[in-house]
Amino acid sequence: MTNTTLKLLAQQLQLSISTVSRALKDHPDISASTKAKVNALAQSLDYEPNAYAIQLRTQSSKILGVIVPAISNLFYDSFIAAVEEESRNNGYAVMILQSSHNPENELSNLKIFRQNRVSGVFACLSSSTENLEVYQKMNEREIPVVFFDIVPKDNRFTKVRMADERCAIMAAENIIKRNAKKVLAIFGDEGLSITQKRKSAFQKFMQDFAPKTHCAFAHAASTKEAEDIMKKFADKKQKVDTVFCMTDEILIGVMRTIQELQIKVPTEIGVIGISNGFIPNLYYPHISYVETSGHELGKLAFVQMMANMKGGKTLTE
Amino acid sequence: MTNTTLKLLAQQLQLSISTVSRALKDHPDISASTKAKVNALAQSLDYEPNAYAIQLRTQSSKILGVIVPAISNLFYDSFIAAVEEESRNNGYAVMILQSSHNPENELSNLKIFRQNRVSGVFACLSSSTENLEVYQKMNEREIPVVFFDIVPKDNRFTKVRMADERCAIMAAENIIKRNAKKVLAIFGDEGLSITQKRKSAFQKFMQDFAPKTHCAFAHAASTKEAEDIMKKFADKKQKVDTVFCMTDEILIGVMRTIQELQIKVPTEIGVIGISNGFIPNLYYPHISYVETSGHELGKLAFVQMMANMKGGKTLTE
DNA sequence: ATATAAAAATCAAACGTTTGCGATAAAATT
DNA sequence: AATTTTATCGCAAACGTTTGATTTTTATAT
Repeated sequence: MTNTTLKLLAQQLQLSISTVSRALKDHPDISASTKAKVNALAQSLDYEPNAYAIQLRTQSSKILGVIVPAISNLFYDSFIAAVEEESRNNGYAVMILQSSHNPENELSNLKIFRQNRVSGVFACLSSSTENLEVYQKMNEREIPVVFFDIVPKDNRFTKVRMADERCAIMAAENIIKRNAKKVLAIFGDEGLSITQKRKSAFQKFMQDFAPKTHCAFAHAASTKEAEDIMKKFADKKQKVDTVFCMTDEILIGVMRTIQELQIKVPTEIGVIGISNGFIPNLYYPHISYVETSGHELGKLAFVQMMANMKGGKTLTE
Repeated sequence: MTNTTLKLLAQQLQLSISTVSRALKDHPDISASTKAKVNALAQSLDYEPNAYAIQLRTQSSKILGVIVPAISNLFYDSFIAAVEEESRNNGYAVMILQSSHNPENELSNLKIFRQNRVSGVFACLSSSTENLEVYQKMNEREIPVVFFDIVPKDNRFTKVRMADERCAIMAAENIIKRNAKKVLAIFGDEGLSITQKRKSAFQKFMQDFAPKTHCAFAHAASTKEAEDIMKKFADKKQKVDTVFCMTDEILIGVMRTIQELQIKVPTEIGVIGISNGFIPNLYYPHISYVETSGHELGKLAFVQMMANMKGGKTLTE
C-alpha cells in the first residue's frame, strides 16, 4: 500500500504538483473549480501530508519536547497532561522523555530532541544536573527551552514555577492559625533552588511565631527518608505538634509513620502539605494542603513557550 | 546559527557529500584516514544528522506513538514509563497523546501519528470507541498497532494484557482463604471486554464457595461511583464482609466510604484490590492486592511491537 | 483587432540524506 | 607490459514538500 503523495494526485488530475499543493492550502492563485477537484480526490485517496517532507522544506516542526525525571509522578504527570492538551489545541504534538534523574539520560534525550528538530522543549532538570552547557547549545540552535519545577539558578534561562514563596507562606499562615508551637518542616533536596526558596520564605514567616521550627530535608528517596525523619521526631519527648510536607512524596512517608504509630490526626498532630490534592484526600480525615497544580503550571509553561517561539527572544523571567 | 550539514562538512574537507556520509557511518569503502578527518570535523562542528531528512529518504522513522485515555493515571503512567524506557534503549523516541476518553481526540491523535509516520503505535481504546476503521487504516499503512488494557474484541488486532483471568482468580483465591461469606465485587465499565473477562473468571471461581457474591459496576467516574456503591452496601443489615476492587480508582472510592463510616479494616471488612501496590500501601493497615504492573505490561507491549515490526506480519494473539 | 492587465497554472530549485552505479588510480596478477 | 583486482571516492537521483519566478491562458480595455 503506497502512500498518497502530491505527485500521485497531480498525475491523476493532469496537474502540476505545485498546483495541487496550493489548491490544498486554499491559495488565491488557484481557481475554485480546480480546488474542488483536488480536494475531492485528496479526500477519496485520503491524502495525508508527509510531516517529514514539510519539516525538511520549512525547517520547522510541530513537535514539542518534554523532559521530566519520571513520568509516573503525581506532579509531573498532571503537568504533562496539561502541556499535551494545550499543544494539541494548537496543532503541536508532544514528545516525552524521562531522565530518571540521570544527567546522562538527560543528555541523550536532548540529543533526540535536537535530531528531531523539535521546535521547543520543556525541561525539568534532574536533581543532579550540574552542567548546563547542553541547554546553552539549544539556545544557539534557537530551540527555546522553558524550565519548570527544578530549574537552573542561572537567569539566562526561561523558567516557570509555582509561586514558591507564596505556597510556603500560605502553608505557614495555615500552621499559625492552628496555633502550632512545635513544628517540623520537611523539605525536598537541599541542593535545589526551589527548596531553598520555599524554605527561606517559610522560615522567615514562622520566625516570630514559632522560632523552634525545625527544618529537615528528604533527598532522593524522599518517601522513605521522610518516614524515618518523622519517626525520629515522634519518639522524642517534646513531640512536634505540626508537620509540614513540601511534596506529596514526603507526605506519604510522614503518614506512613503516623499511621504505624497510631498517632491521631489532627488531634495529636497537625499535618499540612503542598499538593494538588489527590494524595491528601486519600487519607481520613483529609490532610490539609496548599494547592499547587501541575496542571496550571503546564498551561503557564505552554503560554511561555509560545511567547518565546514568536518573539524569537528568550525571556529571562 | 546555521546547522551543520553533510554538505557543509563536505565543502570544508573538499570531499563529496556521499563520501562524508559514508565516512560517518563507517562504510568499508572509505579509507581510515578520511574517516578520521571527517569524524574530527563533525565532532568539532557538532554535526547532528537531520532526522527528518533521514526519514524522508529511508521511509522509516524512529518514533513510536502511544495513545492513552489519560496520562495522569496510576496505571497508564507506569505503562508509559516502561515503554519509554525500552524505546530509548532501542533507539526509539516516544510520542504520547491522550484521548481523554473521547473518540474524536483518538482520531485526531492517530492522524498526527500517521502524519509523523511513526513506525508503530501502542493504543488503549477510549471506553466509548466503537469504530475501529481507523485502526484498520493503520494496518493498511503498515503501521503496526499494539493494543493494551482496553482492547478491541476483534481478533484481527494485536493485543497485550495482563492475564485478566489470572488476576481475578488470584483475587478470588485470596478472598476464599479469608473465609469470606458475603462479598461485594466492584468492576469497571460493564461494556469493556476486559471487565467481562475478569468478572466471569471471578464469578466462576467464587461460585461454589460464596454463591451470594454480588457484582457491581462503576463506570466513567469510577471513584465516585464506587464510593456510592460501597455506601449502599454498608447500610444494609446483611453487611458484606469482603469487598473486591478491580482498579485503584475503585479502591479509592471504597476506602473513602470505609474511612468515613469508620469501618475497621480488616476486622470488620476485608478489602482486596488489583493494583501495582502504590495506592494500597498508602492506607494503614495496608490493603492486600493482587499485583498487576503497568510497568511489566509496558515491557511486554514493547517486545510485541518489535516482533510486529520485524516480522511485518501482525500477530493476532 | 490589438495591447494590456489579471488570473491560473507550471517550472525548477531547495531542504539534508542515502545509495546504486560508475570513475579513477594504485596494487596485484598474469 | 598488459590486464585484472582492489581500494577510494564522486555523480546523480530520489524521498515529498514549499515557494519565488515564469509562463500560459483568459478577460478587460483601448
